Amino acid sequence: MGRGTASRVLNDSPHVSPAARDAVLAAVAELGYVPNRAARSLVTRRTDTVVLVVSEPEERVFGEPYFAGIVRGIGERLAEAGLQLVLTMAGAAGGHERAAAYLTEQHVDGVLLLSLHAEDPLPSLLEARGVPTVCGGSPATSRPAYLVDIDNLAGGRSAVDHLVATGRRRLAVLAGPQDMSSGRDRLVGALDAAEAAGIDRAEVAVAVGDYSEESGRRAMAEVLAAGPPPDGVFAASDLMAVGALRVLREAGLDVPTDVGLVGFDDAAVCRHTDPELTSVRQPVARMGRVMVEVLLGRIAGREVPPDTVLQTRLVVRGSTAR
Amino acid sequence: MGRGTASRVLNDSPHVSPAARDAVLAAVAELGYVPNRAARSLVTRRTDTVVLVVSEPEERVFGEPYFAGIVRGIGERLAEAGLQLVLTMAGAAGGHERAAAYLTEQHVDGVLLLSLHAEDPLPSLLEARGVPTVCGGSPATSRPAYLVDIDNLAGGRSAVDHLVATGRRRLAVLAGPQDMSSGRDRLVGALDAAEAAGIDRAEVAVAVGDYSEESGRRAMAEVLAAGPPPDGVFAASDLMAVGALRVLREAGLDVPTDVGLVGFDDAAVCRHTDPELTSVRQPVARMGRVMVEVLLGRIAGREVPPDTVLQTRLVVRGSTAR
DNA sequence: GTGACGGATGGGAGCGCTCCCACGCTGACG
DNA sequence: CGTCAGCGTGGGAGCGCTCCCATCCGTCAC
Repeated sequence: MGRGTASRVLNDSPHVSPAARDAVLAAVAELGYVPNRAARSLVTRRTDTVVLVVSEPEERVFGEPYFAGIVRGIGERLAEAGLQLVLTMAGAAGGHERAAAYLTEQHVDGVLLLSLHAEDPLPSLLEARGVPTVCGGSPATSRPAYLVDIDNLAGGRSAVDHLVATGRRRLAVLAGPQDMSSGRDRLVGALDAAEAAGIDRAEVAVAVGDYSEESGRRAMAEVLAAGPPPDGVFAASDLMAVGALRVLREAGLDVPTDVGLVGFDDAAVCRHTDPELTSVRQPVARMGRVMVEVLLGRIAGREVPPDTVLQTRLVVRGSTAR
Repeated sequence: MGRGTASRVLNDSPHVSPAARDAVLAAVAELGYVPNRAARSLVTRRTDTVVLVVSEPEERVFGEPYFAGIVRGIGERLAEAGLQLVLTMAGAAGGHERAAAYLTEQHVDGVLLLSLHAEDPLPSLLEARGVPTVCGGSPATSRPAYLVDIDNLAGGRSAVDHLVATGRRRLAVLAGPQDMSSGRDRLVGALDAAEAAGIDRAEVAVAVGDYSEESGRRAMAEVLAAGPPPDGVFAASDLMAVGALRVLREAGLDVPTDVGLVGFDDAAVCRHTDPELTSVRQPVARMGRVMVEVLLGRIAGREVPPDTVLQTRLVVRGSTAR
């Protein structure tokens, strides 16, 4: 029995007689044979491996529910396709160089990029190297070639629309990082909605954070220190909203009576706060799946849509009750 | 210039003249040459890649601060050694089979196993295949060949010692999963300490959870439903303590006045609760580093200690104040 | 009975790299 | 001046696999 036949069986290609197939499988079982992936990759030029690069430090990645959702979606879809996921956190110093080196050494079929900040060299570097790449979310200043994102503009709008609809007029926005389109768009959407409701953009108090709970606390404190307390607050992430909730309470303001509070993500934490948190749900798991879908298309050389935008949905809970 | 010389330069082996080295490096820079890792692996039989398998679903891994700490330690130490980390979550259905297949296909130099439950076939399978493996924590029933763990027995003891020292006598333990040694030992340690303080083991209320916040709520509710409320509660994880805190408050019991509460992990969340949470600190990042250290030793064929036990330290905060 | 056809099979070639051997050159020593 | 040691270098061999071509055998039509 030649190597050719064995190879055919293991890659279940046609034109193999049942007898030969059985013989090969029996031999494989008996010898505990496991094909050498390096050798296979060397000739097929594929690795059946996809890497996810998150440009944040480990603490952030593991602390924020947003990432868990995305990774789940990615992992599920990749498993269906029979591919392995390599997770890399390139937040720390030197992480980027190491990631770039790894990625270009031709042992991944494609790359998923998450949480891109401004001036990240990775997308263009990878494109230049010919590694198929799909981004989840984009930096504020540039637009990656293949992008899956949620409609942050509409999400921000829906949050403020709701605050206004429940009678709030003195608004504050605790914005996310302004070097990411998600941070910027949520803010812009919120301001658009305020304006549409007849509120001057300049009258909306804005403080910038980085999506973390700690930054939410800081931003909320900043807003309270700067002027009269708002009666409606939109935080760009649930974690920031949780931080804000604490600061508001410490300042003697009741949520939702004195202040309506809206978060973003619709993470599990929303149901654990008191009151429960109204939030803009983003379909994180689906976003992960779609990213993989687009990437698989690119790897296969198929024509794929360069941009995919997923919609958000407002989930109303106690923190904005009237 | 022959391939041999080029190879020598790229692997910076000695016996290369400076002139040849410069020439090679110049050529590399000019051509944008990147060595093919598959080809290298094929001949060296090394991949410079280590995989971390966490036997939990994604949600858990990303939700629990414990994992973030371990991964940080692992990532740091691995980066120092110039190795890549592949993160695999094998919690979902079929995850184990896929992981096992991947791991045995000879593209990882070693495996780190985390959160092993009883009857996990992975450790013995990998040993049989000759893949160097190091476990972080062990299942309740078996003992992996190479193990890095924290002293859960002493940790559980220190928690109850402290409760007793602050005058609590009616104790409850919200235990972790009993198919893991960490869950079992923390409970046993706690009961040992109770007994040492003259409290009958049988009088300590015990409810079992799985380290999650939700399970902490359930376990606390179970204890409250079963008899008179305790005045001292030891939860096997901080997340469980947070859940318990909520249930205690809803039951009209004040922490720390009516009930003293101790968690385990000393996660960031301890400082975010009200009152702040007394907790048993476990050196998670260091545990990650040590796991890598042992694994690197095994990969290099060095003699390494089969067992390493790291000590815990009680951090006292408001939740046990008197 | 013979020729043509098609599916199954065996094996050569080669993927890109490292390993190692052999060779050439230089410098020191007899 | 010849010889030998030793560093640098070039290139053959081979890692384990897939691809593809040539071959073989069984089948069917004429």
